[in-house]
Amino acid sequence: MAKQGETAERILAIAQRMIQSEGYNGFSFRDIAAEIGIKSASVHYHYATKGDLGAAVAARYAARFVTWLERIVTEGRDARHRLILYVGLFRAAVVEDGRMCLCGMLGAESESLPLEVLEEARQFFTRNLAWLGNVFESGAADGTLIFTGSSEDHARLTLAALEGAMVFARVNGDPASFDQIAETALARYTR
Amino acid sequence: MAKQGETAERILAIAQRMIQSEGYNGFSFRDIAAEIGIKSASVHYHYATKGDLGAAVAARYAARFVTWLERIVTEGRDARHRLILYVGLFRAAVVEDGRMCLCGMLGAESESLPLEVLEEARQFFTRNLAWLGNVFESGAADGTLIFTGSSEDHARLTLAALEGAMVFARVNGDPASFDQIAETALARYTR
DNA sequence: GTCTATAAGATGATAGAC
DNA sequence: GTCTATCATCTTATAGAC
Repeated sequence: MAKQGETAERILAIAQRMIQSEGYNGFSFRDIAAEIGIKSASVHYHYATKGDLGAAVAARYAARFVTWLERIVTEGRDARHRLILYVGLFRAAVVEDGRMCLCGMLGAESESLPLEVLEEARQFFTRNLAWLGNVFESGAADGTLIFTGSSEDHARLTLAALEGAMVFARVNGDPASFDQIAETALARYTR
Repeated sequence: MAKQGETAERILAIAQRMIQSEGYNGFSFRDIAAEIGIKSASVHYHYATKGDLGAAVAARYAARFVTWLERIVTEGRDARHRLILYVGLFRAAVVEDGRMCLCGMLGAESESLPLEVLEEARQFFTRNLAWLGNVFESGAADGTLIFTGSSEDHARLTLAALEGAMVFARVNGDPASFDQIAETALARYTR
């Protein structure tokens, strides 16, 4: 969590975008270098191996996500409102930028990932499910989210639907289908 | 749809498994050749380019899926039963073999795919959503599936949840989470 | 149908100069 | 921090012999 240099930061941002667009196996150090206007050897100076870079990207993504989650806890009026804001995090990636969730992409590619990258993706899901589980639990308590069964189960179902919805939106080049799925998923919890 | 030679068939099967495991960008003609015990030039004899091979794999997968869907229509006692059998198709891939849905993987990788491959993945989703939409429609009619909103919306939501559930199961190496998500999703449709 | 041989380029990574 | 140079290897793909 130390402060990052200017170039190291740009590398992370570009690598993240490329993984979200083409997948972990779909980008190279040369691609990144070309976009910045440096050579691939310079990228290796900042991140020794591709596994190191991938793990750093995933860790940064997960950490930022945690920050956003904390903000939602502050801003969300009630559990239902928090859930809506949560959906907005995913919506931003796919609808505004046409990208997958970074960890959804990495999750699909699990088997071809270096272990250190996979481990970061795992933590993303673990943390998100814990947070979402709390939202459903407080939703059951404050009456803004109606469901039967455990809050953990509905946290899983909701996150799975969001990840799947991003795949849909991309394969059809139709961001609106993400919104449609998200709305149908949320509608089930009111009334 | 002409009859395939022995080797051509093996190539398709191996390529499919590799795409489901490592992704389209995670396998090479050499990988396939090595597993069969031939040279990569021989793979090129059967499928001139990687795009050709990828499109053939996706087309075969989608065609087989259609066959399975037809069988479900025959075997399914009612709409709810058909939906349960449908979930079983996805379950088989992830729980028994630890693989992604082929088209879920391709959908995530959309942006780095040759157009002919993407097009086949698209058709898979289109056909599945049409079929699932019919299931929900008849479920509303025969009373075995209870929901508010359109059958198309619930078809989308269900398929999205299944695709997402496969990502979960793989990232955690925990097939049981697929079952948990699928059950939670189905439970919502029986009152 | 499969092979050898080969091309032409990409890839992850390193050594050492500036 | 960035460069040049280089490496060994992999990748998709083709030509032509068997």
